[in-house]
Amino acid sequence: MPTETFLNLADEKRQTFIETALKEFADNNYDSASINKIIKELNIARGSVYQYFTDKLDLWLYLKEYSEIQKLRHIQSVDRSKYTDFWTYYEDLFIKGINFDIEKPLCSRFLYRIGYKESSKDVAEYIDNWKVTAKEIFTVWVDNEKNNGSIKKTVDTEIAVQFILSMSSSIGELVQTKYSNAIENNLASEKPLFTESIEEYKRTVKELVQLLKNALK
Amino acid sequence: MPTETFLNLADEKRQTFIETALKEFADNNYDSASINKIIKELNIARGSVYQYFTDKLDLWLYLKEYSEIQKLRHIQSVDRSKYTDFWTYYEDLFIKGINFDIEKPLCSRFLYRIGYKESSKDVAEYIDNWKVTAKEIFTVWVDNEKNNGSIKKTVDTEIAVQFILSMSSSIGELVQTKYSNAIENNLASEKPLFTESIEEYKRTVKELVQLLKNALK
Amino acid sequence: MPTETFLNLADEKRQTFIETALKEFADNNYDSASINKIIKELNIARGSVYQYFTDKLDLWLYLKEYSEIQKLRHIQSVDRSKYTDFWTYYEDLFIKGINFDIEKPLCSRFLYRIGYKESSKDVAEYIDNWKVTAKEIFTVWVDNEKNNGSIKKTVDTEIAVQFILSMSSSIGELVQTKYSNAIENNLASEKPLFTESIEEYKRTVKELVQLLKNALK
Amino acid sequence: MPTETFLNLADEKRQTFIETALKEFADNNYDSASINKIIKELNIARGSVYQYFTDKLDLWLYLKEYSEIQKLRHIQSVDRSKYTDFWTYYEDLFIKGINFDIEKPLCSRFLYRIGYKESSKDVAEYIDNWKVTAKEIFTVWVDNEKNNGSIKKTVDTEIAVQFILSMSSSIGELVQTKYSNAIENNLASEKPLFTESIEEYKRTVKELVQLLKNALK
DNA sequence: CATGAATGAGGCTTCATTCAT
DNA sequence: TATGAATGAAGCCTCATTCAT
Repeated sequence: MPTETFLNLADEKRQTFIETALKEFADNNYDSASINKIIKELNIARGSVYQYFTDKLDLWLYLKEYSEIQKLRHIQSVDRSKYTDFWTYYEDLFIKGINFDIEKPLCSRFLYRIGYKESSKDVAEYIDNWKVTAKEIFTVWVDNEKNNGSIKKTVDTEIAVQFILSMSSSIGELVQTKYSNAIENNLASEKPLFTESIEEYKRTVKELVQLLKNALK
Repeated sequence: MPTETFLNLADEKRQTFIETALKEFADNNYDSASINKIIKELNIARGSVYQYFTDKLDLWLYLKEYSEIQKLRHIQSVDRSKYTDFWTYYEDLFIKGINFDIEKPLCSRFLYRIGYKESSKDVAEYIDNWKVTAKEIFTVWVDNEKNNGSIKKTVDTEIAVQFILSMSSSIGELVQTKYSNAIENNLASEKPLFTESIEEYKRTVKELVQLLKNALK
Repeated sequence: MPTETFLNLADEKRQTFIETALKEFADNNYDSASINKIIKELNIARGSVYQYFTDKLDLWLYLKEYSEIQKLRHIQSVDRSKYTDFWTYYEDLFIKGINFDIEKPLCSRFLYRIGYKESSKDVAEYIDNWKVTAKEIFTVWVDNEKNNGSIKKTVDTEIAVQFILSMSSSIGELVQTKYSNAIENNLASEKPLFTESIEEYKRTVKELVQLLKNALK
Repeated sequence: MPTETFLNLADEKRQTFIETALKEFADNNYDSASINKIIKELNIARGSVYQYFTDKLDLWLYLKEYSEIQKLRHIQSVDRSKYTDFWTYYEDLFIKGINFDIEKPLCSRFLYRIGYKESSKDVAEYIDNWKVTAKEIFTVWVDNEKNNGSIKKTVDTEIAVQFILSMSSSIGELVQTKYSNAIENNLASEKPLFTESIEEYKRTVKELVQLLKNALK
């Protein structure tokens, strides 16, 4: 976790540091990400990084926690108890996710990498397998829905869960790839970053969830 | 692509080389994979690698092509023209995929990494194309099925394709993770590598495809 | 030498600083000793060190002088003029040395390092002089004793001096190693630090001096 | 231990490497010795060192073994069984030691550092406490001599051993410091390296041993 | 054709010291 | 006077690649 030195940094400087480091770690595997590149980009001294963090791993862990907090802020506004229907809840989670991706694209890409692409041994132990957790949550829920009748009883629970997990990953990836491209294109063409496409993505998500629903009904 | 020197190598030597290199690249990102380690493992001269291949990238590209060819050999036995029903064809593709994973686990893991985990800039331009290709193939096919009536016309083609792609990824990952574990466990416990679990995986695949079918029908 | 700032420090703070710095320099070579670690241990500002001392060397020199003064305070209670016999005087010096080692173990260990283990070029010019000084003192004294008859005249003075110096070093080392272990063991076992072993050491010193006497008589 | 690469090096190159590395490690503590300085002195590439040795420790261990072998070659010509008198044997060991110091001054200084000055934690476990071994050997021998009558029975064996050990250290140090200076002076003044002083040292050693004998008789 | 020594860029990290606040 | 952020040199080590033999 960062030193006091880092936390005491002027807000702007600290933020610039975070963004630059996030970009490096979002674009590269843990092993390939280079502290050298970060300091060159930031134009700061080599030693500064080590006044902020004890080492590369410490920096990575901080960025992970930072990103997860950012994501939580977006996600937690979706209050499960307000939904009578799981599917709508599930759908809204993704739509919030899209907002997160739009507003904090670096965090989003970094977390995406951690969740799907990271394979360095140095961080392996810190990649808490969200898939395992998600599986447990979904299993409970699928059983529920079977009783409700919104999922038919002949479907094997484990397989249904696997099915839903697939879709979840997939929707995440969809946003990451398609959407990042869109943002980059818009950036390049100096158009406003977020155009009508958000609506398009929301529609896509809804239809995919609808298919999921069909499949299991 | 490899030099003649490499192709003229004694079969066994060439094969050992391939396996060792594959293992290194299957276990590590392109950047992290180390030619150093390969030559130490093989106990060959440093220079040999550069007499077989022009550089690291060249070696990687060869391994990629080699693995793809191995995979094709397994897959192409599934002859589309023999199937009246696409879903059955699709299902059989995955079942063949499982066989491939069992018989050529290094190739399989290497290709899996390329498809899902690789992110080095050095190889960026050589990967990811399969999703584009697959998309094109599935688009043609979804339109077909819509005419056949096995996919309902109200579903947006692009979304249906996305849906199928998700499931395809997912099934691939399923085999990689669950199955690799099984293999490793069996290895460790000195049991025969492939046990009854194959049948279990086949069943899982079939059910997942069935769900896909339901969703789109 | 330290700045006024340092000397004006509250007694306790100054003392804590000295002890912590002493510990670092007693445990590590000059080069390996780290100001970093000292300030972390003390929880003080990096800059403070440089407001107390001009640089690392200055700090080291101060600690050296400080330790030497501490040692002198112990040693000078042994008043040469009160002894008619040099050997008894010599013996008592060591016995006082043991007291010093017990009461100021950090100073003692630091001085021991300086005398026997230090080899950094940065401090080379400040050490080793004690052997030269000691040699001069012993030379005068050996000549004296030759006249007294307590050292036989056929012994080469230089060699006799060398012989006495050896024994001096050796007794010092004896205390450092054997005694430090005892202290540490006692610390670990929560026994009182100084047990009957002091008497044992005194006895050892006396016997060694006796041998010295025999040798030269 | 060194790689084949190192062992296959041209004799002269390998020897130059050893000498340069020995000099660095003889002049500096393990921590302070710098591979950087070695490669600059040798004008070789940074990476070469790591083709010869796995790391700094590996290099140090090799130099240690190398030096010990060199020393053994000198020492083992002194065959204990040919001596009826231990003191003569003991004396000759030191005289051989002087020869070693003259012929392999770097090895000698390096071993001296290991034996007396080294305090890095990285190598602590490899500094086999020769003092412990020596103590055991001397204890056996002192008991013997007591029976022979060449050491009087009233002397405490442990103390006698301590006494002899001191002298052993001391003679070693004597050679190291006095002699090194002489060599360096001679080097500087382009005189022949080894002058009449050898005889002087031999005489010194003999007289010191004589004192030792007196002390214990 | 195989060998394996040489290369040097680049990686992470530690450190003593400076200096603006 | 105290603070603590900034600095950059130097340390060890790994790597892909080259090239003389």
